[in-house]
Amino acid sequence: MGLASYRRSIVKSKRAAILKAARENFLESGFSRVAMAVIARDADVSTATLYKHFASKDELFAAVIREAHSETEANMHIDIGTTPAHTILKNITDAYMRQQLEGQMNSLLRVVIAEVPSAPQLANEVYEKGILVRYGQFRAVIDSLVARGDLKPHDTEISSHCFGGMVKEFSVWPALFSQDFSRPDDLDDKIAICIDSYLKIYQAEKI
Amino acid sequence: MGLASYRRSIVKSKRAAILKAARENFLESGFSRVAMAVIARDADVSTATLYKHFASKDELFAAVIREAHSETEANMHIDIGTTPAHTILKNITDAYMRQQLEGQMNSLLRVVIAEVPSAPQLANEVYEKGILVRYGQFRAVIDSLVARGDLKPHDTEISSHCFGGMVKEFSVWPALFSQDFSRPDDLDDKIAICIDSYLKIYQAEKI
Amino acid sequence: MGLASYRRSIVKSKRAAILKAARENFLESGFSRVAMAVIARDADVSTATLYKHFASKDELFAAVIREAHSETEANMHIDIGTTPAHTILKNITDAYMRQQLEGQMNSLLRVVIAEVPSAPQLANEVYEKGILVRYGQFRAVIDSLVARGDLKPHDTEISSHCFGGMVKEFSVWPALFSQDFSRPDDLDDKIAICIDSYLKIYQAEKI
Amino acid sequence: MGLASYRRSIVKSKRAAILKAARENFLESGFSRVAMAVIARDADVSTATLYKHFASKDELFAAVIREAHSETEANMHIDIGTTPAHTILKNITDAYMRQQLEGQMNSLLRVVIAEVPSAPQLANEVYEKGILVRYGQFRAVIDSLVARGDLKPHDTEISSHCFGGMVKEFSVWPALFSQDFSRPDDLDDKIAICIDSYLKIYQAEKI
DNA sequence: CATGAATGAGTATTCATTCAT
DNA sequence: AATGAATGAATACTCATTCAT
Repeated sequence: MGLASYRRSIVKSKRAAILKAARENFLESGFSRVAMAVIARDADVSTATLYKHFASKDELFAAVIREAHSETEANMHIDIGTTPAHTILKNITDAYMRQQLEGQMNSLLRVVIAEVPSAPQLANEVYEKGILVRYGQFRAVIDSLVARGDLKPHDTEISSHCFGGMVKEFSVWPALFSQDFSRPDDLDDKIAICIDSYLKIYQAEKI
Repeated sequence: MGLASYRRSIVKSKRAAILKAARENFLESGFSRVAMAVIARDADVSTATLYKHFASKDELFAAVIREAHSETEANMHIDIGTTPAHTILKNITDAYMRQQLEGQMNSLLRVVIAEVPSAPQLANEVYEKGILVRYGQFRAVIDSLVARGDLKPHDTEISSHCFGGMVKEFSVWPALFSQDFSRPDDLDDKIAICIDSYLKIYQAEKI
Repeated sequence: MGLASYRRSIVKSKRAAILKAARENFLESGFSRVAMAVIARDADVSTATLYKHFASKDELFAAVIREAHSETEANMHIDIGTTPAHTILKNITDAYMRQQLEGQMNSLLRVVIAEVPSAPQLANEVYEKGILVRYGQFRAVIDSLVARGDLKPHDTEISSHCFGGMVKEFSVWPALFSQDFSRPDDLDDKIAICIDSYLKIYQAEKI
Repeated sequence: MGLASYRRSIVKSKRAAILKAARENFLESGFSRVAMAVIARDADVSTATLYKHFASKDELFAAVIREAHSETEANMHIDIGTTPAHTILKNITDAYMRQQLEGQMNSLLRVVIAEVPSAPQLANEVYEKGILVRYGQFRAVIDSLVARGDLKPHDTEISSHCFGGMVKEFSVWPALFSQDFSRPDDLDDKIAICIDSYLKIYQAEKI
């Protein structure tokens, strides 16, 4: 039993090493330019072992993407409490920025987009279960603000996307076209303008 | 003389056939999954001829991208005249939509993004000379509207990007994750909301 | 342990088979006219395996040349004892002849010379570490003969080359221009004349 | 008629240009690494014209080699007069050196040797009609010296080769292994030693 | 269970030679 | 007679995947 669990932990750590090596390589070079042998070497396992864990390169890729997304799905259970709308929007946007820019989400998105022709269902999954789900969580927050009377009643499905579109324009879009994109100095200013704009449109009229 | 010009015309048509075949294949399958031999076959030339026209696969790719972009660069010299701001924004956005959705710009962007790790300068070129230039043209229109007094004076550099971000959220962003994305039925409604939002923020106060 | 050593032996034998096939083909047809696929087939391995062993055609070529040269480097540690000068020269020359004519050194030299424009450093290596080193060994023998009083003191650096030049004139030079060159019937007579000539020039005067 | 001869001269000059371009390229890079298209470009003709003049790359190569050799065949009609043997040997050797080192005979030999497997008859021709014929001319001179009583009667067939072997050892042999070989500073000293050695062996005894 | 050697099916690119004009 | 565009066959090299040990 001790032996069995020791073995299981070895297996798990190999799996983790493979995923890490694969992720790093995919992020660096994209899917097709990375050889399985390189991933195996970087993970310090044989190619045969690699194939024991992941039946194909495609599956390994999917696992990398799913793992990356699952890491970031959990952490958005916001209780709006009595925090002012402006602060809430700022906090949510800041959390998102951290994830996109410090985590390698932008690069990951690029890789997923690159593989749309060969792994359409995976890209779809990322979009639906990653991006849209996040929008759903954000929308829930907006709905709460409406309920609290901070914002006018309106189509929050659309307005959340409008807000997201503005924010991504400055933080994600340019990153798709350059591996070296890093947080611009004036990003906070731009974010502030996005938030102000949003509030200007949707803030409830003060009586 | 007749010979020379005859030859030139043949050469031109072959070049065009190659570009067309390459474009179709790249759009369909991405860069690395397309073999030069397939492009040659589709263009009805030998691989050797293909290489006479384009010295490498990379160069062919760059030519495809540049040609696609050059097709769309010319057509945005708008005289705002006395057209109302709302109509102008609608017209510009409609033109953009046609290009992105009917032309295959969205798919092309996907392919360019896919090649960021191996052709960073090309992606950069597309971003700077394609996307940013277009934003510049749009911004010029906005500036005119400000000058005309329709819009409040404001930082149009940022506001044009905010508008673009909102619009792309509904028309470009989802297309990056799916080859089959087609114009949603309610796209016009969403665009209308984007325009209204924009005007709500920046429209000059009526006296 | 058994596995590892088993594998090592397999690998060694494959490597040897590849080198043999490569050598035969290069000797037969020269470097550029031999396809890696042919070598692989002759060695009974796939091209991929071939490339596991030798990273490029150039490296394979270099390995073939180096192996051939290393085979012949060891065997020239002559103790002159009291053997007469004439016999010593005869023995050395005979050994050299065997190597050049029975081994395929002449053909190998041809191939190396052919690749001077594309592998200058390899040709240089063959010249400096193969040919010149051999001359050095020969010269050491000559020096001993001088020390022993059999030969006059003289510039043995040059005289050894003069002797070598004469001998090669009959045994190497014609072989460079014909793949079918084989030991001429009267070679021994010619060699004898070379030796006599050499001794006539440098033999110490009898008192 | 004037037109016809004009045309013929054009044709001739094109032929010459092709031969020149081919020669330069072959000398620089060897046979197989030179593309016919490059030769055509360097000669300022189309590939089709090139093929009008030379039916194949092999034939062009043969023509280059033959032309180079024919250039050097003519000029060795030496009247020994009363010139001393030593001077005669020096003059002949000097002429040979000029040809090998200043002309590009050494490089040409290398290229011919490289093509032995694919053009054996050409290499044979070079050896028999180039090298051996030259030895024959040299031998005739030696025979005259014997007849004049300067040298002992002996097998001049062999002795001429012995002399040639010594001389080539210092001037041709190293050049086969390096494209950059240039006349060594002490070449004249070495040649002098070769001549002295030769005379020491074969000079007639003074009475 | 883990290994790493082995492979077959590709891939981009080149080049001697031909042919329509 | 001259062109230069066109080609088919070849070539070095790669990689996802399998398998004997």
